[in-house]
Amino acid sequence: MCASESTAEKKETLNFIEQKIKDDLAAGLNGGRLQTRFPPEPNGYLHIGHAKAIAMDFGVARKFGGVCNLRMDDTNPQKEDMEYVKAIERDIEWLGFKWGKMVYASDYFQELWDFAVWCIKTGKAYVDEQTSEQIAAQKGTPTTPGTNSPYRDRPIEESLALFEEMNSGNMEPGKAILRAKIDMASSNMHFRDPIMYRVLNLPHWRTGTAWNAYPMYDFTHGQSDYLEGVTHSICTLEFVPHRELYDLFVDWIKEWKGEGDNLGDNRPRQFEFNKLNLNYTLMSKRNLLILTKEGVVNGWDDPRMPTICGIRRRGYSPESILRFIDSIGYTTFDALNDVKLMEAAARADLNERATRVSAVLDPVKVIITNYPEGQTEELEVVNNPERPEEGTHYITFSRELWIERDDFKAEPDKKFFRMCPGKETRLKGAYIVDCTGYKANPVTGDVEEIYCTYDPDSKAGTPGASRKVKGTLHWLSCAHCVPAEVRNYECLWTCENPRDAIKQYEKEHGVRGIDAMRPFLNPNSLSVNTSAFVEKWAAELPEFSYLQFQRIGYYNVDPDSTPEHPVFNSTVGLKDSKGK
RNA sequence: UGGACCAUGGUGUAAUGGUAACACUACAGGUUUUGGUUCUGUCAUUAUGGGUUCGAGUCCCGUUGGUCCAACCA
Repeated sequence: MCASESTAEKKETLNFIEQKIKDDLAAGLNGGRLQTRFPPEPNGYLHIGHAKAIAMDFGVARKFGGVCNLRMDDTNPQKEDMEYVKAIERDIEWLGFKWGKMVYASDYFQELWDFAVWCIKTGKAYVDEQTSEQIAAQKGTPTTPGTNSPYRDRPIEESLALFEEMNSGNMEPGKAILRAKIDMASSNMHFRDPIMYRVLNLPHWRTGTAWNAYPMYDFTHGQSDYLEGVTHSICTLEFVPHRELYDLFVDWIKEWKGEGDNLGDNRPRQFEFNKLNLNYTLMSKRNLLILTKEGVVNGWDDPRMPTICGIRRRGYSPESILRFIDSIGYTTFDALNDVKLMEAAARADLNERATRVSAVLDPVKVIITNYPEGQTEELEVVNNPERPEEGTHYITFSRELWIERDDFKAEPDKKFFRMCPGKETRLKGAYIVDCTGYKANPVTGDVEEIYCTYDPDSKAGTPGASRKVKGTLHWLSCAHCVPAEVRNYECLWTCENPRDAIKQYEKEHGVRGIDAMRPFLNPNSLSVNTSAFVEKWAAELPEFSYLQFQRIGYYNVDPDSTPEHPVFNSTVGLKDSKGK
């Protein structure tokens, strides 16, 4: 009894960040508060990699009773746009998360400016007037130390005046930058006098023309976290080298705020986890932008895109995405995840969620020769055998039916147990039929019509239906179904790691962007089938309905769909053990 | 060739110095009015060589392999 109880209570294992948060909370760090933030830059649509970060940032807040703010990291007006803000909000909400406050890095522009001025006054920062080339050359390399800028020790008043000028709108971009005075010989490249401010002279979509000089990421993120009250600033592994700088700027801003050393534990801390890599998938925003601009895909929400809106349109539920993310976990190992894991998560979720309907993608006609012409029957079929409470709907049966072309074989092999001459097959939810013959095109040999007789005593649900019949097929009444457009998808890429393949191709052939991508694009990533049929009931379902075309796969009602012209996207096929 | 980080089945994750566990994939079989679902079974000398220890996937040293860092991007 005791033993079975302890095994039944599966001990939930926390990932390393959750464990850290639990420990910090127990130790009373930051007054025992937990606050996180999800900080996207509004310069593109969120993708599945962001979903992993969202699940972490919002997930730990929910799990440990904290809050997670949504913060737009809008420090670079040349790349950002309001269009993306709404899309980001919508995607997060669709995934099922709620933020505490909606904030913007630009909310802190004034405070950041004042802080920067203090940095200059205390000798922590200086204005450098060299060209970017000169600065890059002085930076050194990872193996050789950098050298100091000739402007490094210029008078404070000079820097102060130039900093004002940087923001005046009268200075050309590139003429001057504000740098932190740290250590040009540091083994951490980010410590070699990092840039704090640059002049852009660009209006900002939120602050208008108030600013002409804008702060850099490193001079914004930790301070924003601090000013906002973030305790755990969680990001991906590529920011590990930034952590030391993050901590230093937090030290400085605490000093500026007079918070010094007396409140040593009151500060945001950065933690990093591995970002999501998927094989056969290209994730970077830059590259996704190229795909949309070049028309390789039909927009950000194309069902082949790894964007959240694309995956949604493909037919994934939020729960299936979260289930996938949960299954891959959070570590510090740079993993390349198999898309098969993502598809498995979709199948597991959709099996419980999807409404079963009949669709015939490659139709061939079956005539039930002993079924009276003009007669029809409304047969009741279950919506979801996994959830009987979801009820039933009706499908019409008649003398002339469509079945899948590959569900019939004139000359079957031993492993084939669907329809073939001289054998009984069950039509799911209807009758057992006996195939009596078929008509083939004399020239091509293609099967044009199949003839069957039905057993009137074998109607589904009656005792006569209970005899063993090996094959069960789905079907549609020719006169009672509607033509449908079915969009079938495959991976966009033909190679496991398109990012590396493209990089390699760029190097070898001296081309960039779309030209380096083309060799690796799958020409069959989208195939549109306009000769399919679905039952009428399915054609009238609302957009984004989760469906299973029985015996085929999971499909989703596309937003383009209308009852007159239904359109479906293939999400993922059913597991198929045919041909074993 | 500087620094930081990483390495457990085909893939991903767990094991917090004490019986290498789980999910997915693959394969074999049972059930089934979806060749789905479900159920059962099979698949690892923890990259590698040393060391510490009664005991090492875990700690230490070396080797090998991988990731990240030299944007006026985030």
